[in-house]
Amino acid sequence: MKQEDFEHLLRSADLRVTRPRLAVLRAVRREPHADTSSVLAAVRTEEPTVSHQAVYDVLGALTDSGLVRRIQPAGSVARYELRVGDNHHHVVCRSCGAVADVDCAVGVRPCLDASDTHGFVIDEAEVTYWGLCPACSTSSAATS
Amino acid sequence: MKQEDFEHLLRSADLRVTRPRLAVLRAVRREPHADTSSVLAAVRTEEPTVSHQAVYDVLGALTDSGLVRRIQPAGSVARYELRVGDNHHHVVCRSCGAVADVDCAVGVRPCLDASDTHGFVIDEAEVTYWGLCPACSTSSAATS
DNA sequence: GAAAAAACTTGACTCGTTCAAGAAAAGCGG
DNA sequence: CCGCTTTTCTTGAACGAGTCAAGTTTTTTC
Repeated sequence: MKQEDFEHLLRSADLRVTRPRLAVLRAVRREPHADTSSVLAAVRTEEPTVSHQAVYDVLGALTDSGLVRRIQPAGSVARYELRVGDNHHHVVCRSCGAVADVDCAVGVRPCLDASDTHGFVIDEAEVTYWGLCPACSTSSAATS
Repeated sequence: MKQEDFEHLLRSADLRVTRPRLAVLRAVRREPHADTSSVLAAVRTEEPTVSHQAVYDVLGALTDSGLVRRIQPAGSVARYELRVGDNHHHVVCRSCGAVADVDCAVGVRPCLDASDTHGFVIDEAEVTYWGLCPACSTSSAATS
């Protein structure tokens, strides 16, 4: 995906094309599941004058228009990823907080049929797997 | 469940029985999915002198020992519930943040078989349904 | 190119949560 | 039942992700 594609992506979402927004999109592509401060740091490597507030605004705008996806596992700050619209899920390490993508084996829309929704109108089922990442599972096994 | 049961519950988890802990357990039973400040307020109706830090400590200890379950949907503060060990899930209102319990129709351990876990050792699959609660879905339909 | 609208910078601020030190209470052995 | 040890609680300060607000700059449109 080239520079131009991000421009089109922004325009198709009725968002103005600005240097901070392009830099944020590149940063999120470069570092999937990065948190806000990581995005800010990554953005500043190419656009040193971008404010932290701009990054918050941009990530909010991109999330609202569906260009990026915000995930926020319990105990973690907000993280962002470019991969949207494919209904994938995440596995989170209880020890170090690392996040990886997971495609659910059950199907495209896992568990979307809840048994009793108490009258809620459901539009998404989000699955978060909890466990230990390869590094943490081996190190904790060694200490026990 | 009586007062005595909470005492046994605490002792069986190797936790000392204290007035704040019993009050927190009663508060969480009274108000499922209450956040920390609601728990604090509920606790203080019966134990006015309990500090906010004590509530944080108690909720942390109870969560660590598995007596209560902490849930933290994206964009929400931490919430707590007594119902543990039955693998139920939650539906969260995007508009007002209301939470309700949901039993997944797929089975007891939904989606626990992820296709590719990248070497993670998974011990739990947490499902969060997103949508609109009855009140918010009717009011937003009226405004459109 | 000028005007209007949207986006960005700067800097202060909120609020849930955590940290730290000392006081109080629970549980254990005598 | 009483003192000792450990855990828990109180008090009060601090931290940090995220938000708010005012004014300036940039993008877009005509």
